[in-house]
Amino acid sequence: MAGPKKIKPAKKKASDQRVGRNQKKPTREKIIDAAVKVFADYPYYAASIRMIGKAAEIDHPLINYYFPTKATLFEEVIKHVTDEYYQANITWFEGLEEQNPERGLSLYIDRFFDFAVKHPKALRIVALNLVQAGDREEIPGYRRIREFFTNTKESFKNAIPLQESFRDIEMFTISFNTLAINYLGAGPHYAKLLGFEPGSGQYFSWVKQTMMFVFLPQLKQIISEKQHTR
Amino acid sequence: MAGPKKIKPAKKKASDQRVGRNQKKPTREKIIDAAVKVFADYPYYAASIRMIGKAAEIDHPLINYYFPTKATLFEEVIKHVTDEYYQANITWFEGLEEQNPERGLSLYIDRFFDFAVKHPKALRIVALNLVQAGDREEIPGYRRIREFFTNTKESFKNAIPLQESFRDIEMFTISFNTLAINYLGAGPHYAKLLGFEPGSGQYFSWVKQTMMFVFLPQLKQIISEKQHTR
DNA sequence: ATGAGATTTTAACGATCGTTAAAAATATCT
DNA sequence: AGATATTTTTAACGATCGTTAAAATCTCAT
Repeated sequence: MAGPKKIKPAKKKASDQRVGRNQKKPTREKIIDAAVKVFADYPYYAASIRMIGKAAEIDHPLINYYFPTKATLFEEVIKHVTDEYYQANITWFEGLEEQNPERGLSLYIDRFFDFAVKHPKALRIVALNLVQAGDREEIPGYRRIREFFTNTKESFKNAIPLQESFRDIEMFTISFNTLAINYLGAGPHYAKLLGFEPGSGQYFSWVKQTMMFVFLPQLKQIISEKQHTR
Repeated sequence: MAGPKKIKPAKKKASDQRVGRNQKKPTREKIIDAAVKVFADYPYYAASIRMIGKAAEIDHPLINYYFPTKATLFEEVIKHVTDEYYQANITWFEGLEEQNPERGLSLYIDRFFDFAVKHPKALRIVALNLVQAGDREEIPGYRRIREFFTNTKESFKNAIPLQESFRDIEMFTISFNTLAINYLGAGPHYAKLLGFEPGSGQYFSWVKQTMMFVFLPQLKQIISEKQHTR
């Protein structure tokens, strides 16, 4: 057959579902995890099915059994990491409106960083493919990356709902996310540039200070506009 | 021989130096120009010597006659486009201190944009390889990209000389250049995201407005610090 | 024009790429 | 246990990759 059986995939005995041991992970998950690793190291064209096979400790043609093409696997990877992001992102806004702008922004950034430390691959994959995502060429994963930006914009707009300064919010959130993707997705580059150890607390501290420095005045401005027009 | 004669490369009759016709360009230049094009479309690993050969309308092994390896050609390309940038960049600061912050920043951005429109490849090549430039792997071009960031930082520090708020200037200039590289180097991505035509005046106008929106308050802050501490 | 040296073309190398097909191994059900 | 369906392995395809070597062509001083 051309692919894995889809009719009863969860029929495995529940007792066998112990994913505690890394080895007992279903093949599909092993492939996704390995693909996340490889696509976090190389942009789409430079990453290879064979690298992913090696990382997953399986023979590489098995990948084509679960994912018909490299492009669909890539799309699945983008879906996987961006879904993780969305799920986390909506929680970062919780309880922010009770704070003043400075405390609120600080809290949001801390939550963002917490996610970035736990999922360092996500933003790096986006950063690695961001430029090419604007290309004519239609790899489905690229469309997903564009959607990712749209969604983060929408998510912000919904969390901080105000119609009047829509343009300001758009400028703010796109710039905020772009800088975050760069500083957190290309950490080693910027850390080296600044003379810090790539994953160090010093570096993260610089990034936070910088994000506060750049965006706090704008946030205050947006919020004051809100209060002015109400 | 292993490479082009280097002893008398300029011995060609001056009368033959008419580069007006695109065809009469020296092979080395044709290769560099084609390589700039290809490396502006694909990141280092995805770009190929054969693509560059096709773009230069020569047989691809001729490239190895002028450049021993793909890595050295890439380095030469980075050198080429960053040198163009440096040369332009130093002129953008001219006469800025006579303006108020808003006019000064606006002028600087206009000059930056003017360069970006005339040399759209430069920032795109940097943007395409920025993330991987932080990698352990030592492709000489990656080091050049890191140096590019260092140099833009230094250039700014020299043009606006003030010791006290060194950290603020570092945060400002790195963030400014990062956003500029994204918005101008990955233009099509952001234009699509915003619903604009990729190379349109509308898009550039959005970018300028955004850069002003984000960075004017910081610039004012830095300048006021300067006046406060003197 | 002839020979020397610089440049370009042609052919080919070993390696890796994504994908396919068939064989082998494993799991599932009667 | 034996038949059936699912998963994994093995082998190979055509294509492209960077690079090298040798042949062919071109340039130019003598």
